[in-house]
Amino acid sequence: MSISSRFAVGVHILALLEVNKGEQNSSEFIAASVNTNPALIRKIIGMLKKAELVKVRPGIAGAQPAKDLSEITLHDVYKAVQVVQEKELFSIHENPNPDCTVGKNIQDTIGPMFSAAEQAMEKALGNVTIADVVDDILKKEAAQ
Amino acid sequence: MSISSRFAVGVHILALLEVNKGEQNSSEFIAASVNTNPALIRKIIGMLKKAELVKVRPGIAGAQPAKDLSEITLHDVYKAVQVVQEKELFSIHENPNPDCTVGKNIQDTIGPMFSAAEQAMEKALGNVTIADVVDDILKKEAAQ
DNA sequence: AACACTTGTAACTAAAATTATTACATGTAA
DNA sequence: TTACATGTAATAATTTTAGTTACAAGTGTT
Repeated sequence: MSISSRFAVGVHILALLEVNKGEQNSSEFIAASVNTNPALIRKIIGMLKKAELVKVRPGIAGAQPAKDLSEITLHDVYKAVQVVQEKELFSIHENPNPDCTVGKNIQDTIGPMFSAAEQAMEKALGNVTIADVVDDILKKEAAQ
Repeated sequence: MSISSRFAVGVHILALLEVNKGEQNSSEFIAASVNTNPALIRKIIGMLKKAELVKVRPGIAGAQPAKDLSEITLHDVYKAVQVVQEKELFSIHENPNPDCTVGKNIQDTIGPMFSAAEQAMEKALGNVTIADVVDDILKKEAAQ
């Protein structure tokens, strides 16, 4: 199965804050760009806020990035929106037979192997920043 | 969310074929080791068969690896059991607003970035073989 | 102070996917 | 033919995601 689009939406939100930085980026405005519900946007922004990636205040319309976008990586967003719990990208079947050599040891054996693959993926996400995303969006826009 | 345990079960099955190679590895026997249903095991073995990783024949009990286990990587199993469609590890929200600069371009921008991370993960899986898994299981077993 | 507007959250619904289970047709061999 | 195994479809149960509604709480203007 796929990783929740909450991650993609989180990236969308941060990119939008930059591209549309002159305006008031209310949850309703952002929801219109993402094409979803304002409540969902507020929920995701709340997660980004907890991870100290954006600044928002109750009652005041709009959100702002909490730091320079070249210092926020896709990995930061990925962690912030908690689409996957730590070391749980791959699920491993529970309760294999403890009376079987394979059943007894399989979890401890493949756990670290799966984690290594997960970390490789996360490392790749760490190589891209929101600034890169914004640059690419603007480049594509200019080419039209 | 997590990637289906079908992947972990696929690895379990292949490891079991080696560790228990003297015996008849019927779907019922394997199911007892994995602790699940024989029908599920047959379904997964069917996928491994289609990927030419195991040999099975209708009516005849037991399955065998189709090649040397040092030549079957976790990546092969991952692809065989189709837990994730090609380039779809990360889902991207559909129908963003085409009248918005970000909405119009976000999919094309983050798609390749997400794919790169996905490929990094798959590459890591390609570095480990079922033979490595079996070695580790036997090492852990001997240490007890 | 009243009003309009916004964020923060909880609760609920709907839709989708995974896993488990049942059933049975098909194939093999004694 | 009998016993047993695989192949596969259909269904149910569980879990998760995404979408929606509702409303309390915060802010600023008039």
